[in-house]
Amino acid sequence: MGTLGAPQLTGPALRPGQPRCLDCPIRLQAVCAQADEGELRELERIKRYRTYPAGQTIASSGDAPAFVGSVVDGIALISTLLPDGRRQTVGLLLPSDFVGRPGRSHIEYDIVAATPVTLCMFHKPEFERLLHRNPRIERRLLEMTLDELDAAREWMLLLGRKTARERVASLLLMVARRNAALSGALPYDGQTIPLRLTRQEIADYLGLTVETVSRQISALRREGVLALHPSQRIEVRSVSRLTEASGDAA
Amino acid sequence: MGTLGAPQLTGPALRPGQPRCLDCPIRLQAVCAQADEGELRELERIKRYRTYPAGQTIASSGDAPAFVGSVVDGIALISTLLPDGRRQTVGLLLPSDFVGRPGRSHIEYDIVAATPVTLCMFHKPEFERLLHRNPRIERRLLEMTLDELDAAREWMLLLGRKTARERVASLLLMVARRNAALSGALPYDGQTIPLRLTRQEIADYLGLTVETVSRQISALRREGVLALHPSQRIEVRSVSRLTEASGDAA
DNA sequence: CGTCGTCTTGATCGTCTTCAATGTATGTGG
DNA sequence: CCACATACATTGAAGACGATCAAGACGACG
Repeated sequence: MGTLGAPQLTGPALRPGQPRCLDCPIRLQAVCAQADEGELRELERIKRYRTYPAGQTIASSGDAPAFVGSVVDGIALISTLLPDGRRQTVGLLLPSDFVGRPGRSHIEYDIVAATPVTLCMFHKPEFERLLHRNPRIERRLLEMTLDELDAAREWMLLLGRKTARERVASLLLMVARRNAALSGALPYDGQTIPLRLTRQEIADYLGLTVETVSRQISALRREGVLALHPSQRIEVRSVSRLTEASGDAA
Repeated sequence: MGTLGAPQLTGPALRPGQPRCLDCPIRLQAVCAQADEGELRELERIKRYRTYPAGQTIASSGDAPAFVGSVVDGIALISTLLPDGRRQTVGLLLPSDFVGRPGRSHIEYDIVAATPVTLCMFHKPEFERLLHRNPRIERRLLEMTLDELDAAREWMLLLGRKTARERVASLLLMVARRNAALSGALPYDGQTIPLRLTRQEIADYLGLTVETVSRQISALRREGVLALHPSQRIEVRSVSRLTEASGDAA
């Protein structure tokens, strides 16, 4: 089910509607960031766009996906399960993040669209051949993997040592930071972040229960650190107090 | 302090005592695993051995190490701190693991020898040049980084969702597995693992306190799953019961 | 307007932490 | 060789934090 790149792609190659790489919103952050004109042409030739509605499984643990790709828009969750059903989300996939493992046939995690997701996908064997011919892209992939490793380790600190309050504050801060960074800014008081995740999804990422997440968000709201607006939008009223609550401050 | 590859190396190049790559115990697992004869000669030329006594800092957060390398013998811990002193270990470095980040100047973690550690080190700029010339080694490094990422995510599941008992059992199983794998075997009943870590070091890796670790190990001993022998050696009396206790079983 | 899913809030319970004391191993100087 | 110091490990008792169980509120949508 939901195999990355099963038969039903969004259409034939290079539909007129398919954006060109030079116009791509994630052009400067994604795996193709350092590609030169020739490499970009190669990528352009083998890429396909595909969209997934919120809730849809993009790939399941045990699958052997035929495609790899980049998140162009939306949020996907990488998660894993214990046999008795306890779930832990081990990574967020935000725009520009890479999906898939060149050199590996099977995946060990579930990847699920949390919001509508658009992927820019490459047929895996073709992409791997391209990697061999273009060390610059391979190096970019190593760099991105090292970033992911750092993110995973930061989250190990959160999961192993932070309190519930600190976890919630840390997540909001991380999303605020990444959102602000899209326009080259730092998080600021009054910034409003569209956190398009359910309480359950937040809980699974923070190693908590929905009830605890809800209580901690309520507490931060009562204290005036946050304000809650319709449709899951959260306003950060005080970045400094949120930072303090995250445990990362001095 | 403790900068990887500070002036005091163990001696001049290619001392007679320095093992040859072909005799190296980690030859088939390390970053040089797929190196051919020529690449091996290059590595041989730029490598230096260095040993660290137990407890010594190999590199500190914020350092810009001049060397990268492989663990030949011993155990080192990668850890990070919260400002108030809570510590979380985010990775174990066992023989064949790679230390350092090609392409990154600074490191974000503390790396400390938990036992006497021997590193096979390469001057970083030289190693990076070598990577550029030898895509096979670079690909091996990507592969090892992906393995590390998987290990980190497995640990996120442990830290986010497992009970104290499951965490302790999982750690012992992981070490037993890795130890057995050195001789190409699977863990077996009666296998004895020299877990040369203090209770504090175990606790920091599992996101627990020393007391809880001690209690859980005692419980597993009382139940006959483990037997404790002098000098921190732990005998696994029942792999299946330890697996069951780890939460990973069906 | 009613239904369903999600979110919030409350009350109770259990696990792990904290604080404290005791036990054990190793090494040192008298 | 033994008394003692030091570091690490174990065990116990009390307390705190988050989980669990349960009920109600809110919002989207037919």
